[in-house]
Amino acid sequence: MLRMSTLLLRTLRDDPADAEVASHRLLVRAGYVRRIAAGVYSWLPLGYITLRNIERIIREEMDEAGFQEVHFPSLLPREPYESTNRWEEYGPNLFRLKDRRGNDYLLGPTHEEMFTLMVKGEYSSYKDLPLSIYQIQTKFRDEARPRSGIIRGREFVMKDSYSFDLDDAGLAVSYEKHRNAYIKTFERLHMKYNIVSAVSGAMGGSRSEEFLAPCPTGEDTYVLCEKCGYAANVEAMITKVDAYAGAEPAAMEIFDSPSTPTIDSLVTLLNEKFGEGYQASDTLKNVLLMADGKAISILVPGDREVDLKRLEANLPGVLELRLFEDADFAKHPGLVKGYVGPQDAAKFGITVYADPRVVLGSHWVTGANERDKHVRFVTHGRDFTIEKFIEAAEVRAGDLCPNCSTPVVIDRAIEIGHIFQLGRKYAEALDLTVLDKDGKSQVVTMGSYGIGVSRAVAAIAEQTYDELGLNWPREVAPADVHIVATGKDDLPFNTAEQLAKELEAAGLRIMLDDRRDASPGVKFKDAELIGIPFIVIVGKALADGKIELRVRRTGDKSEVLLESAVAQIVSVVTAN
RNA sequence: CGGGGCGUAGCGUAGUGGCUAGCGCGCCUGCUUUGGGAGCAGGAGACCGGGAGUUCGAAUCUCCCCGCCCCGACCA
Repeated sequence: MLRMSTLLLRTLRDDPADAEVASHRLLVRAGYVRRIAAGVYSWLPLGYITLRNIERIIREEMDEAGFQEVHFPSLLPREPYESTNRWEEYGPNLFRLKDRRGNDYLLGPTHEEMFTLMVKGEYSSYKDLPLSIYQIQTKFRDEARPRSGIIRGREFVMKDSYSFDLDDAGLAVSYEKHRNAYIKTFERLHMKYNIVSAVSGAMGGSRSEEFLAPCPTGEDTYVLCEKCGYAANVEAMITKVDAYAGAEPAAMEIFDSPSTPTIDSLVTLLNEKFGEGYQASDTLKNVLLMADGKAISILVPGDREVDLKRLEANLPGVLELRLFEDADFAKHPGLVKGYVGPQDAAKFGITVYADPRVVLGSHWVTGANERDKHVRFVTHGRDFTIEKFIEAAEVRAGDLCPNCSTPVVIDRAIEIGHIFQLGRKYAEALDLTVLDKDGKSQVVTMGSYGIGVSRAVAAIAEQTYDELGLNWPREVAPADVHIVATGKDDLPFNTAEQLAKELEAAGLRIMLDDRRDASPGVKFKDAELIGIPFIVIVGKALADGKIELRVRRTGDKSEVLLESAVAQIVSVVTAN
């Protein structure tokens, strides 16, 4: 039983000055966490109970799915991370340190290497697979900008699992099992979430999905179709296009277009010159970039920008991507800044990619590769060709859902889980192989699955808080029932004490406000701020032999006869 | 890492060159009070983020450093 009279807790009446987002503000005010450094937090009793409740739910669901829990140190030697090249690759986000002998160590930002090595150390036969193992562990990442309290910390608790399979079909099964376990877990946590397609990117692998908890303070933006439920990371959004249905375009026609380096100025000129209701989307923008030292051009309709993150996610294997600079133009004398067109790209040695909207057979107004000249009726397939289509144009609210053509919305969310098919990258780097049926050595294929545990505390707070304070789902809350005793004599306190014992015996977790020196107002405010889902008040109504039961979430209040209180409370609470 | 803001007691804050750094919450003592953050009286708690400088005199001005928050870049 938790007792307010002795609990290490001091609620704050004012919002802390350094907390902006609601979850951070309330978790500090309600005495759950305290900031120690940027992105580093201590957990007070209430907070730690809540965190452990979430851990327990996750653990139960992982065990239920047949995954085995293991545990690795946070303090790790350099070598394993050397063989996968991540000692370097992880860059400044890695906390590095030295022991007294000067040997390099790191604080684990993620544990792919250790999991892989653990399996390598024990297993060597296909008969041992499939295997899924997980841990709940503190991770360390020296983020450039920790933010939003415990939503993005530099030290945080994460559940990470890895699956090990002989082949892709097995990986698909393990992936699906994790996906289902995650669905069950987040349902139990009472979270609202969307499963969103993501781009697996440089990590390789074929499938990747994120569990995103919609929330205005979230730092991820994603695309959602409210009609069919299609959800995708902005990077993974698929552009819906129709085949070109117009007439065969006229031959290319070059025209003078002095001082029209921008799309706007070009559209104005087009309408003056040809009067045909030209729009920015009729022009073709040629965005020039350097990809690992190679010049590439991305063709997008003139009303769209190139989204560099999206481009990068869809250009696997490219390490350095940047926009053309003046020096790059100098190296490609055929290219005239502001007047570039794809017609001569092959001649200039430029690889051309195009947004899917630049469909085969469509015609465009674009640069003539001559100063002050543009050209119209430039037709894809006839006048230029591309290397391939690429999803690189910015995504906007109102773009069409690839499944059902409904305009999509763009929403914000907190990433609470991520599952993806890792493939063989780590198994290859660390030489994790097993012998198959035929006695041949096979590289194992892996999946990687994460849940942000400490982040979930904040995400749940964000999705449930109200103007009175925190407002937890029952399983997550630090207790089921918060009993408040008010009054000046012993009767309500003794009654509350007795009630607390009986409810506890009935299996409920109880917080008892047994403070004699606090006024009723203070106790009510504290109870609401702390956010335990049921509040029982033992006070004034005792005169009629009753207690009051309140439901924090709905604000419902009802009076219950003391004799039947235990049964009533248990039934209301467990029905929830 | 770029841009912006802030650093005064546990928390929230006032104080822009001049008395002993002020107030509210919280904390301690006593009395009163007990259904919506009670009242009165008394009290403890601050090297004003750190260092250097300017000045007769610095929380206040200057320089350097550190820390924190927000926007952006970044984020297996």
